[in-house]
Amino acid sequence: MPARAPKPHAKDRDTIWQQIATTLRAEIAAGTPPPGGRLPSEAALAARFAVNRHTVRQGLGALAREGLIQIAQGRGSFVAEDVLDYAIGPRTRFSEWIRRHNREPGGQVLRLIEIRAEASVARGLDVAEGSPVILLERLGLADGRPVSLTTHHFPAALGAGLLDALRDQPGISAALAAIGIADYRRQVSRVTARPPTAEEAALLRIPRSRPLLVAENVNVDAAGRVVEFGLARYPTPRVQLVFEP
Amino acid sequence: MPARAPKPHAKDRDTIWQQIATTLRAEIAAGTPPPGGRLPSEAALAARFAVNRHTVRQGLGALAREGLIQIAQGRGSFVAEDVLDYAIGPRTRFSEWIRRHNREPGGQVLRLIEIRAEASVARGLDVAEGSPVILLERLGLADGRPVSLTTHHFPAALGAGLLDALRDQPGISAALAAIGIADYRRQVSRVTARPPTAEEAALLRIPRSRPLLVAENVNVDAAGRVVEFGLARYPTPRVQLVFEP
DNA sequence: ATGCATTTGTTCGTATGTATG
DNA sequence: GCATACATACGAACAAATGCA
Repeated sequence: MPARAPKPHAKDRDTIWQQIATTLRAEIAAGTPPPGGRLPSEAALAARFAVNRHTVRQGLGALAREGLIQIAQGRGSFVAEDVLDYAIGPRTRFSEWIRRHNREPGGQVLRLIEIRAEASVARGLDVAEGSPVILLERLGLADGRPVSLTTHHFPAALGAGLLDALRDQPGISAALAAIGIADYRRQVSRVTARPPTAEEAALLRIPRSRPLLVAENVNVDAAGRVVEFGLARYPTPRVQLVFEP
Repeated sequence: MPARAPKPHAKDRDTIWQQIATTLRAEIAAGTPPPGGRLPSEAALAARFAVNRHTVRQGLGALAREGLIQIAQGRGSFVAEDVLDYAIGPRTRFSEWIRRHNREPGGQVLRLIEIRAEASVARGLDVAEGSPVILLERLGLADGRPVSLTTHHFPAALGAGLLDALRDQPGISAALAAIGIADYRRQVSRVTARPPTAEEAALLRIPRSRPLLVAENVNVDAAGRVVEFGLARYPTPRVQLVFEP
């Protein structure tokens, strides 16, 4: 005989595992644990709700099928990240992207200097190796959380005041407009993924186990001249790239 | 005075390090080591060619400047991956993609069954949860090397003979054509990246440290009806996604 | 490299309430 | 009332994956 008779479930009420799912759903919606955070172990939840571990698993399984959490053997259950969709279009601008998600755009300039083009940059910008280029490195924020780490290269030949414009203007579009480039568009993006360096992981606030999405972009002006060649790094799975051909 | 006088090299012949570079270049072209593979250590190469390690380093440096190999301190030298550019367009087809790179397309079906749609699939296919869907899992090969692992979902309601068509026809386009869907196009792709599972790493023959590019695709027919919802996984850095808006 | 602790995944068995015929 | 099938719930044990010292 078992130590305690199993509680029957009334037919007009939710089952125990449904109640557990409802409770956890509400708590996750309230932010505990936050997106990306870990739920207590199944054993801990079983103790908290005073039920068998199987019953907890039923509830967690429901949340996982809904996509609200992800369960990983040996690691635990994790609240799904709230994904920022980055639409790769010919005219995507950082601040517009963030605002479209009802987040507060922000950013900080990490580096802004003039250097000589090395081989890969020269090829991307279609200028001679060793030509003067302006390098801008920037950390993009949405609601204060890092969502992008971008390195931009501009040919210094674009205009004498570019370095100053980039320093004074809040965004790249504004800086280019200030030196007379009213419009530009994305010509091509090459996307791959790799583990972050220690520095990248620290700046983007992700564990080193999460890969980065890496996009190599070429932007051209109305005349087809290359005005920017850049490397954008996005933390996964916080950011997702979306292409609508 | 040195123990042994340095051998002069005849001016009309390659230097020793150039000969070494030439030898290694030929061997790499022949596939040993294969792309992504590790070359013997500098010490081992020095022993093999009966030269000083510095001489080997000269040769390896030349190959690295060519981009044929990558040298990583403390790890070794590795043959560069031959990157396959996957152009994400509205009508990209697997076999065309591979052939455009002058590779031999191939593939093997891992699974082909009818199941019930779970939440995420139902959302992607725009059908009710639990609806019958056909699942096709396929490993894509280029010259016998794995380049993609794709899971396709088709609404069973598309046509009664779809399962048989997918079994009998060599490709997806052909199977869809066989049940009367002459044309379809990619409506949207959502791209992210994550570490591979043990199974994915084994199938795609990559170490678990290399992330996968993961693309979620929705394909629609001429009338805008969703005919396929799929998840494509590509090994990095063997495959790169290219978008030309 | 190895073992250990933690956590999820799976499979036994047992018991009870609900629905069906 | 009874037999049956099914979902729910509990208990125990072991397997498999992961992270860490």
